[in-house]
Amino acid sequence: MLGKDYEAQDCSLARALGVIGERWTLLIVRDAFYGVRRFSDFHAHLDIPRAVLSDRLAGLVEDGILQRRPDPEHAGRQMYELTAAGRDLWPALYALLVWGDRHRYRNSRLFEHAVCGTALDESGRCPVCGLTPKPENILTAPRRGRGKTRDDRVAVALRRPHRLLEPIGD
Amino acid sequence: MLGKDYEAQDCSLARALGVIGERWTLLIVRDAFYGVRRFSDFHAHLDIPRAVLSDRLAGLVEDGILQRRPDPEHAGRQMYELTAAGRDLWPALYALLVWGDRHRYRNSRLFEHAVCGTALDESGRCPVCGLTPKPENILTAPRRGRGKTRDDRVAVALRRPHRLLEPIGD
DNA sequence: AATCCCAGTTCGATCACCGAACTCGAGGCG
DNA sequence: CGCCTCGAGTTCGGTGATCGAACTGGGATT
Repeated sequence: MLGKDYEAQDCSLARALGVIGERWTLLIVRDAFYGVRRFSDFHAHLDIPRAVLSDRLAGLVEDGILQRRPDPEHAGRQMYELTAAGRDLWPALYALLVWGDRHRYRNSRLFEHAVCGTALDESGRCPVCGLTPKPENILTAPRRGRGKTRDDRVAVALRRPHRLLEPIGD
Repeated sequence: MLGKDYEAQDCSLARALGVIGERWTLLIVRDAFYGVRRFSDFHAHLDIPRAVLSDRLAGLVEDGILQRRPDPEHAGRQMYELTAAGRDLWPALYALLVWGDRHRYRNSRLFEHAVCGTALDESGRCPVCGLTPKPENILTAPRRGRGKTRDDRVAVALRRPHRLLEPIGD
């Protein structure tokens, strides 16, 4: 990133914000957890200007949150996938999502432990198993009675239950 | 806020980012947890332009994260304090701080359960008691061997252990 | 060869952020 | 009282970020 790095702050929160603190960045990371991997899918699902998306993806790659590599099945296409450091953002992302759900706007999706089907609690733990599942063991499904606010490829794919990090269609 | 509200996203994370997603905002909230209450202290500790600080404080008040009220002991002075909704941001803030500590920059402060003196784990729980203390029961102290990177009033006050939310001196 | 799709880049206009200077009211001091 | 300082902002001109729309270029499809 550039200039966004709160240099004068001797604080790991400030450094984290230097990475994910810019507009759109955390929503891109959210979509990556939902399985979005392609430029056009991020663009369609987020309504973000192309130039900004391009800039953010490059920044996230440079900062080691996403990894960019060519799609082996479609020449010329690129894929962006979360690195281990990127996947470690899940607790922070989930905590913000929970805060928003409680104080702003009921979220349209639920998150449950894929192993037992129990909804996660506010700290991201499965109240039945007592475990805090990793993203790949979390299933997300739309809350019932909240239909079709969007119609892009990603929104449609997410109408049925979906494991985090599992690539979206095609 | 204005324009920053990701309207097209049917997602509580996007709504949360509409509140705390602008530059500086989460650092202001962090300082509020540290006990900062006055305009001049935020300004001195954050190196933020006055106009931006003024704008952010007004936004946080409007969004119900901070409460603004006159200081009864000093006529003309204002105080900004976290509301209940603002205090609920602690888990999200701590999760980001932990991520930054692990992946970017070792944090200069430690956080422990005030009751038993045990350092909190990565999810904000006390590993001895098994509890997740609220901010008012968390003690923060500088990590040893990390001295005086700043000399403003707030940085000096935080050189000794300090309970979250407890107002900073006078 | 013409068309389509994907993954970007380029462009001019608008908006946000910046530091520095200014304002205004409440005390303090001689 | 007149002058000074401090806290809490507002105003201002310049710079950088973000915006939507248009353009580019490579690969597959027809």
